[in-house]
Amino acid sequence: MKSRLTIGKLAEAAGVGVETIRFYHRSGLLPEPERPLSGYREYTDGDRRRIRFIKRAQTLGFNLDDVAGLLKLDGPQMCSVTHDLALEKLHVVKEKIDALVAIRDALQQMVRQCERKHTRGTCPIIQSLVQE
Amino acid sequence: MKSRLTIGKLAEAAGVGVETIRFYHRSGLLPEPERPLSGYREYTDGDRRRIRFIKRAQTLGFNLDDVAGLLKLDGPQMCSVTHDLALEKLHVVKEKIDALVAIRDALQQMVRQCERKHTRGTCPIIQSLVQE
DNA sequence: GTAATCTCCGTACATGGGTACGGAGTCAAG
DNA sequence: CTTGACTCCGTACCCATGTACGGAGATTAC
Repeated sequence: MKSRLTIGKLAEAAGVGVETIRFYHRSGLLPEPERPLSGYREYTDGDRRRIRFIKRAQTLGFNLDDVAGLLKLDGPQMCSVTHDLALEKLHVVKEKIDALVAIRDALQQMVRQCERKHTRGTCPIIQSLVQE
Repeated sequence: MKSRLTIGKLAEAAGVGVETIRFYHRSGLLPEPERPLSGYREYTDGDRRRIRFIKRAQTLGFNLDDVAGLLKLDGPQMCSVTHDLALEKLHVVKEKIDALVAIRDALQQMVRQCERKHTRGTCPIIQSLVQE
């Protein structure tokens, strides 16, 4: 599907605002497309996929700098050249998971404690945050 | 321990910056203390514990608005509110973990693929993020 | 053909969570 | 008593990630 998109159509298709797309151009995350007629930017479905990628990666806790790095991992000669970068990303992801698992366990314990014995004057969750 | 603390001592004891404490005053997270002599604020250990509470809650994914809410809820009947808030955070954290685990696996697979063979083509994680 | 909508551009503003600045007053060590 | 460190205050600024504004020109729908 080689649909030609104006910026508004692209924004709608990708689920972002028009201004966000312009912002991504300014930030170098999305290349400026051709402007054949009238100076209006003309996008392709690849641009839509690129924006979806950015948004997906963002929900995983990558910031836009990270995303720029991930986007450079793509391309034909990724293997030996960017292998180290990929490993580094893997390490970052693992650390994020560890941190989140610790948070999850702490929250889970607090919630369970709260459910078992919430009879006394103060909430166990508050108590656990207050101690030390 | 009735130690009287100046703002600098409190900041050090609580592991934050002086400006952060003033910021918490402005934000209503920490009440203004007495100023008996010379106009300098005089803090107690309770203030230190309150700041530790804020910082600990932040690491669990609560933002300062959440924390303000938590600080107001210290009563038996309010425990359910706290509980619900914690449960909601727990849910968000679990979702983030699931997403990151998927990414970790994809990255791991990509790295292994890179190491096994000098393959070309687009990176699997890009593909997995881009799908749809 | 006219009106509504879209796009262009640069720039300014928004938000969360702080940080930094600067001049004046105060406290504590030597 | 002097010197240096601390505190006061208001205000401005920082970063990341967008959002909004506003006037001029292009396109599309009826």
